[in-house]
Amino acid sequence: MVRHRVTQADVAALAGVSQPTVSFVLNGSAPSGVRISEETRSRVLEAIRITGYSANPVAQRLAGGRTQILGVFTYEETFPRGGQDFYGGFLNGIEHAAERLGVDMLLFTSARVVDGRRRLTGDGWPRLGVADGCLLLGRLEDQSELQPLLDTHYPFVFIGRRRSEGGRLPYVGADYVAATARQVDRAAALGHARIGCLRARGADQPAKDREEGYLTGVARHGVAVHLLDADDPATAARAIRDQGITAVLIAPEHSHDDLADALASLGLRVPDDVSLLLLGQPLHPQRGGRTWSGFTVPREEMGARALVLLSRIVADGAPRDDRHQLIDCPDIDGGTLAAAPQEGPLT
Amino acid sequence: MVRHRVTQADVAALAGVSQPTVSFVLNGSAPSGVRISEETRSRVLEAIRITGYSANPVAQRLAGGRTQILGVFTYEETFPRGGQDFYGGFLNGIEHAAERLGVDMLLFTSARVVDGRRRLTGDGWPRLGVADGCLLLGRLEDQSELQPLLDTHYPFVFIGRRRSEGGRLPYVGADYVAATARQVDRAAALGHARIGCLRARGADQPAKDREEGYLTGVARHGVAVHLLDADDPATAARAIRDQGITAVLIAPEHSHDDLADALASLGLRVPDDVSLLLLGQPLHPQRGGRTWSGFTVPREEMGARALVLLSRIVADGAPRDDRHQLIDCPDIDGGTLAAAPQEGPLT
DNA sequence: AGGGGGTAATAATGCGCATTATCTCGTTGA
DNA sequence: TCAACGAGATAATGCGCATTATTACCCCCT
Repeated sequence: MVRHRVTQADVAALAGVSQPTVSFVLNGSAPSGVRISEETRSRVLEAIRITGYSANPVAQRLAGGRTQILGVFTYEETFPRGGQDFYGGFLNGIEHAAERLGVDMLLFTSARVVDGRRRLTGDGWPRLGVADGCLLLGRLEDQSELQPLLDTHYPFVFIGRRRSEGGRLPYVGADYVAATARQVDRAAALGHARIGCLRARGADQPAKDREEGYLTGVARHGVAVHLLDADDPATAARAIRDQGITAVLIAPEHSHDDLADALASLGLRVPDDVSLLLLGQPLHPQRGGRTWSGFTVPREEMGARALVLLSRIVADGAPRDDRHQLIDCPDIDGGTLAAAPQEGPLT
Repeated sequence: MVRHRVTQADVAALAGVSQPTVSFVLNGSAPSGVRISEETRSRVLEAIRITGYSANPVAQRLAGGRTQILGVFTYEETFPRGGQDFYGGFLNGIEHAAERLGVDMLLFTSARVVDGRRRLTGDGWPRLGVADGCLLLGRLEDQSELQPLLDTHYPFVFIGRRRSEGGRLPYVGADYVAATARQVDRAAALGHARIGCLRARGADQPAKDREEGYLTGVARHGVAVHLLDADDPATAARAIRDQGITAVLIAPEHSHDDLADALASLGLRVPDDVSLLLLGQPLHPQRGGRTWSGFTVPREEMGARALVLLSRIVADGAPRDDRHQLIDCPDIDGGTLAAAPQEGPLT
């Protein structure tokens, strides 16, 4: 027996009114000034209760309404393969926020993968329409992909700071600039005078922000700039030794374990000779039980805040001020930061 | 400028045909024997190419078609909170399968939570309609919740064996029976004669399956049954000592680390005096670097297989034989299984 | 020439809901 | 007493697509 779903028409019939009346009752009347008497309203509500009616989101959406579905689009693969779990934290936060908001989450896993990354354009993008709005995660390379979204005023929010498009792109990002500068503070406070930064090769926003934060920090303390560009740990370790650096900020793209090993093979101990500070949770799996100093990226909170922002944008457009949110990255007190070696400050 | 989305009507206009013709071309004609000439077909395809048309899944669904969206419903919370990541493995597998199948994943995070678990019934269930079908994960307590799905022939697949409803429920499960029996084999092969099983309190299917597997195993080797029901590790450890058990199968609900500690405090070493075999990956976080012997639950594969099965059920109903899939659980060669102590077999 | 039969396409309709335009009626003012 | 008015509800319509019913047309045969 295939039961027919309960529709507004069914409810209307039971209440002895028309289908639009039911719709009006549910939506608190339309902008065109339709009014429903209290008596009719309660009859309809009673009929809804009896029938157990609830709206069909598909039909709602087709008729221009909301589905209560928010989408998540990741430019890279969503779930961890080979141990690297880049999105996990974000998704946790998003999921919890979705629960609280009472919305469903749509993961756009169908988007065609071209050159190793997903595309919004092509036949991928019309599928976004199922959701009321969408979160965008990952490194977007091609700004033009956003054009359809901007043209149609499709609501979206980036996770991760986005400075392009004249500040029109809503985002929830981590404040890498402040957090990185703060790591310089920490090192300086412990007497370090030669503070290096092993930066990432990339030119994406987080990389730029970290570099900016580092430069801000060293300027604040009047210490020299030691930007390290080494591709392999051994080279980096040599540079650290040769330049007499005692504290190193490490971009998460690098393997800090390998660097520690390379330093060890040069006879440099961590943290006795060299302090290491991680600029965000490592992408590479942790080796050994050592806790690393530095800061952590508040991924869950970012995800949650982004979804909340998105839902507000969907609902009422959210004020411009709220459309750009930077979240602080908490420091981690680990075992790789120590006071500067005596030779350093004294020499 | 709010651009109008490209619809079939637009394509039709460009190709000089009617909207249904476009629909027919896209779907390879309807069952009612409508035919499209090769020439018209190519004109339409060309128009589709030019306009960049792609179907609106919402409209497709409303018109009784498919959305290419598959849902995931979890009875418990989906994402890890407090370190316990129960669904992670499944979701990874599901996600990879979704990518391969070219479908999107809808996570039903909106379902009202009652008594700590989500409900399909109530206003949650109509939302399923957005998806073509749905995976069900977790411990379902109330069979009656399934009734609407069964009534409407809504396609769904359980992850985890389900034996109720007269075998009508499609599932992809792990073969706990065989895997558990095999652990008994492993212990017996190493000379263990007193093989215990620290079972879970619950009466859910996995718990039953593990017990059945254990009983099968001990029967096969003609050794005695030692079912342990202890609630706390200390009690369990005492029972193991008192009964002279040399190998213990441990249900994943128990904390194996705590049990090892309790055994140690009784002077029993693992694996020298007592071998421990885990019946599935532990829910509790691993402590220390020790690798545990036992078997692992192939969560990723289960998730992937379940999604593939679901998509086949959606597409063509899938043969009955395929609707019940049991996947083997690979053994783990860890450090907690060793030959039986000399006293055991010799006494 | 007229009908049978097959092919190729269009017209019409519905999915469930939101929304605008329209209608009905009881009430009020002149 | 009659028109104007407004509250309260309905009719009508469209969203984009799938699908059935129907039409238009051409070829062949008697």
